[in-house]
Amino acid sequence: MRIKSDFFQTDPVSAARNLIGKRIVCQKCSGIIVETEAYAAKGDEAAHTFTRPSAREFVSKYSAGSAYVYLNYGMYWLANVLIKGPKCNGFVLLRALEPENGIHLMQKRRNGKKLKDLCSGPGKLTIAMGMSGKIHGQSFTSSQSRFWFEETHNKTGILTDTRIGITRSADLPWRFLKKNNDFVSKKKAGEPSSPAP
DNA sequence: GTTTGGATTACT
DNA sequence: GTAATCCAAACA
Repeated sequence: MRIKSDFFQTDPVSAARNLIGKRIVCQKCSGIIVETEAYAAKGDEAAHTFTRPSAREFVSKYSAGSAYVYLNYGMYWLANVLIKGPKCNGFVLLRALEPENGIHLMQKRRNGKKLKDLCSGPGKLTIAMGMSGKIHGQSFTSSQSRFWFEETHNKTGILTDTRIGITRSADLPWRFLKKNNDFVSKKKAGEPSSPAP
C-alpha cells in the first residue's frame, strides 16, 4: 500500500517517527527505513530554512511529500521529505535503511560494500538507492513517481535520540531509530550492538 | 568576485 | 585524524 500525501500533512517530528519501519521503494530497490531525523521550518537553527531563503521558498512552493535533495560537504546527496502540517512545516531526513530488494544493484553502486554498510548513513543511502539532485522537487506521493513509500505491518520499538552532525539546536531529541536494528548509522548510546548475551 | 561553512564518508 | 569537493549565502 503506497503512502499518500496526507501522511506528510502533520508536524515533522511525528512524520519522522511514523516513517520508521516503513518501506521506501526506488525503482528496483527497496528498504525498510530504520533511522530518520526531523527538522522544523521554524525555531530550529539546524534546519536549512533557518539560514537559507531558498529552502524557505521550497517549503512555500512545493507540497507535502516532495523530495528536498541537496549536496552536502560537496560530495554527498542527502534526501529529505517535505512536511506541511496545519501547525508546523519542516523536513524529514532519511538517514538509514535496511536493504530489502535490489541488494545486488545497491552493492554495485556502493562499490561492493557489505550489507550492513550499504545504507547506514544519509549519504550512503542515496548512493545505494540511486537518488541524487535530479529528483529534487519531485513528489514521493505522485502516482507517476519512481520513488515512493509503502505501508508495512511492522511492529517495532522506536528509540529517540539527539540529531547527528549538527552544531545548532543540537539538544533537540529529534532523531528516531528502530530498536535492536544493526542497519542504523549510529546506535543510541547504551543500546547493545547485537542481541545481549 | 571572493570567502566560508556544512544534516558526510572513506581511508590511515 | 583528515582529505575530498560544491553550493548558497554573506561579505566587499
